[in-house]
Amino acid sequence: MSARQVTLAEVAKQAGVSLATASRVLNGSTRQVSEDLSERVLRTAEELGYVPNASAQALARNSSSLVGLVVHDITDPYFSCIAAGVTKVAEAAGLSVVLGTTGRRPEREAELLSTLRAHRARAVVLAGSRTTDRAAQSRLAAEIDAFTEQGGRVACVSQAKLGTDTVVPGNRAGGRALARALAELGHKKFAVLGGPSELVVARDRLAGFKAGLADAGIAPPTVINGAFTRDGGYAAAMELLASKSRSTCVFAVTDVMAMGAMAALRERGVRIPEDISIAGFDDIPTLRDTVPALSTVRLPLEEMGEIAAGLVLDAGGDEARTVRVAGEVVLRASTAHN
Amino acid sequence: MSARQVTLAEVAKQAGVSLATASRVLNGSTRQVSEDLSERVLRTAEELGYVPNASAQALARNSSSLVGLVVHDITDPYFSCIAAGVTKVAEAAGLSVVLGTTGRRPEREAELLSTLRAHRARAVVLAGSRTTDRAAQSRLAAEIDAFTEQGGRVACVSQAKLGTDTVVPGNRAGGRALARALAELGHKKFAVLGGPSELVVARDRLAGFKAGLADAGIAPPTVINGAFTRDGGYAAAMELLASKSRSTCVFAVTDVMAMGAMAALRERGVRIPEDISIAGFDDIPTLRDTVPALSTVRLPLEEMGEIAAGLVLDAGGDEARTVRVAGEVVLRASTAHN
DNA sequence: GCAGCGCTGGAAAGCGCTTTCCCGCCACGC
DNA sequence: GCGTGGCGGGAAAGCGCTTTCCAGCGCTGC
Repeated sequence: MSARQVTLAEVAKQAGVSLATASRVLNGSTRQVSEDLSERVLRTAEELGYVPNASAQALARNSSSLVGLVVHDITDPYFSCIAAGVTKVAEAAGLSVVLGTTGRRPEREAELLSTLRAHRARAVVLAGSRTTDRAAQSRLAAEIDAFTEQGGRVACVSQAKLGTDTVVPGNRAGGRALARALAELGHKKFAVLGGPSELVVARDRLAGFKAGLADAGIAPPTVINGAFTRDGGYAAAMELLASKSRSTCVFAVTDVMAMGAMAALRERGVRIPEDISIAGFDDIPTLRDTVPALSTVRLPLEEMGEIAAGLVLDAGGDEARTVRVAGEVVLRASTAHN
Repeated sequence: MSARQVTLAEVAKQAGVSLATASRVLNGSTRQVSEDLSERVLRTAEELGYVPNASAQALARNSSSLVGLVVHDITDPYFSCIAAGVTKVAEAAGLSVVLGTTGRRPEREAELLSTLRAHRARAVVLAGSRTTDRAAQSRLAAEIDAFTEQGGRVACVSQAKLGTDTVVPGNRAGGRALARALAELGHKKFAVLGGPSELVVARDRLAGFKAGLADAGIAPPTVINGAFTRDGGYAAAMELLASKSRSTCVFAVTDVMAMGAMAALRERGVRIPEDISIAGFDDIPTLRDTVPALSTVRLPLEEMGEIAAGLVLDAGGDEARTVRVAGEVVLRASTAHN
C-alpha cells in the first residue's frame, strides 16, 4: 500500500513539458497554452490518474477550497435543512464543506472558527443561534475578525449585527403575525414555551409574539423557558401543566420544542387541539405529517442555507449585506377555534 | 484586510529560536525541547495569535486532519444521526469532517471520494447505501482502492464486502424478527413498501422480512417499490391502496418511507392501526413522538456513526474489520392485533 | 583521560503546487 | 532591416510547515 501519489511533476515529465505548463493546463490560469501541448498534458494526466494535491494548491494559492459550516446539532432538522442548502451551493461551486458541531456550547463556535482558519477555509457559514453570553460573544467576534483579516468571508444565519453578511429570518415579525392569527381564533389566554433566555432567536420570537398579543389587546402570556430541544419542550410543557395555567393556546418558539411539548400533553391526556391548541416556529418537514399537523411559522430553511452560502461565496463589496426572509404563518390542525 | 497570517517563522524569530524548535514545541514531535525554550515559544505563539497553517502541515506531513463523510441526504434523519456520531468522534480526535452529499446519485460517491483524495483526507466514512449499479460500483471500488493506496482508510456503514472496514446493521435479521413479531399479532396478509430495487439495504430488509413470514408459515407479501424517501413511501402507499390489496399490515423498509405512507393512509381515511397496521425500520427519533408511535426495528444510528469513525481512525490491522450491530424490534401503537 | 553515547538545538532539504520573471520566437510597422 | 510588442514556454522562487541530518555538549564507563 501507500503507493505514492501521482504528482504534477510526473505528469509534466511524462508529457514532456515543464511543470509550469502542466500546472497551467490542469489547474486553470489566465495564460494560454497551445492546443497540442495542452491536449498532451490532459491525456497523460488522465492516464496516470492524476489528482491535484489540494493542500499544496491551498498553500501555493494561500486559499483553500474549503467552506466551513457551523451548527449546534446536525440531527436537529432546523440545522440539517440549512446544511443541505449550504452543501448544495458549495458543491455546485466545486468546494467542499467542513461541518463543525458545537453541541450547543457557545464557546465551541470560536474554537471551530479557529480550526477553520487553520485550514484557510475560504468562507464559513455560522448557523448557530447567537447567545447573549458576553465572553463567548467577544471571543467569537475576535475569531471572526481574525478570519476575515486572513481573507475569509463569514455569513451568519439568524444572528445579525455581527458585522458580517447575514440572512435573517423574520423572527419578531413571524412571532407577531402568529400571535395575531392565534388571537383571531378566539384564544384569550396564552402560554409560551421559550428557549433558553440567552438565545437571541428565542427572545426575538417571544418578543414578537408578545407584541402580537398586545396588538390584539390580549394579556401577556405565561412564559416558561426550557432547552431549545425536544426534551426542553417536553419539560417546559410538563412544567406548564403543573402550574395549573388556564391557557388555551401554547406557542413553542421552535417546532422541535413543540414536538416535545405535544408528547408531554398527550402523555397527560390533554387533547390537541380540543383541550389546548399548540403552535411552533420553523416548519420543519417532519411535523407536516404528524397528527395533528403542527401550526407554525414557515421558514424556507434550505433556501436560507443556500442564500447564506451564496452570500459568502461571491465576493461582494466590503460592507455587510443582510438578506431578510419572511416567515409565513401556516395554521394546521394543532390549533383550533376557541 | 488580508493582514498576513502569523507564521511559524515569525514566532520562532520573535522567541529567538529556530524554526525546527518552534515546530517541535507547537506541533508535537517525539523530540524533547528544554523547558525554558518551550515555554518561551508557547508564550510568543499565544501573544501573536499563531494558528498553524493546516495546508502546510498536511503538505509537509503528507496527511491532513480531514475526515470525509459521504451521505445521500443530510436532512434524512437516518443520515443526520450517523453524521452526528461521526462528527462527535472525529472532533474528539481533533479532526475536521468534510461532509459530502450525493443527492442519491450513486456516481457522486466516486466523485466525492476523489475530492477527498485530493484533500488527502485521512479517512472517510461512506454512509450511503450500496447499489447494485455495476458501473457506479466499479468506479467507486477503483476510487476506494486509490484512496487506500494513498494511505487513507475507508469505512462503510451498511455496505459490506467492499474490502473495507464496515459496520453492518442486522438488516436481514431485523426484517425477519419484525416479520415474526408482526405475525404473532395475528396478521396474515402483508404488504411491503420496498425501496428502490437496486439498493442492497432495501433488498436485505425485504429478504429478511420474507424469510420471517415464511418462518411463520405466511404467504409472501405484496411488494411495492418506491424511492427511499418520505415521498417514495407516500407514493408506494397510494399505489398499494389503489391495488385493492387486502393486507392488514404494511412494512415500510425505512421509517422515513413509513412516515410518508402513514400520511397517505391518513389522507385516504385509513385508520392506523385499526384498519391497517404499519411498521418501519431504523427508529429515527422523531417518529417516537408521533401519533400513533411507529413500530419499527431500532438501530443505534448515532452509535453506528461513532463505530464507523472509530474503525476508520484507529489504524487497525490490514484486513477489513466488520462490526455487526443488531436491530431490536420495537412494537408501538402503529401495529395492533388482528 | 578519552571514546562513545544520548540529548538538545539549528540548518536545510524537501512536500507539491502556483506564479513571477525571463527568454526566444514570430509578426508587424516604419 | 531592425526595433517593438505580444505570446507561449520554462526556470526557479516561494507558500509554511516537518524532519533529517549534523554539531556541540555533558556524561558514563573503562
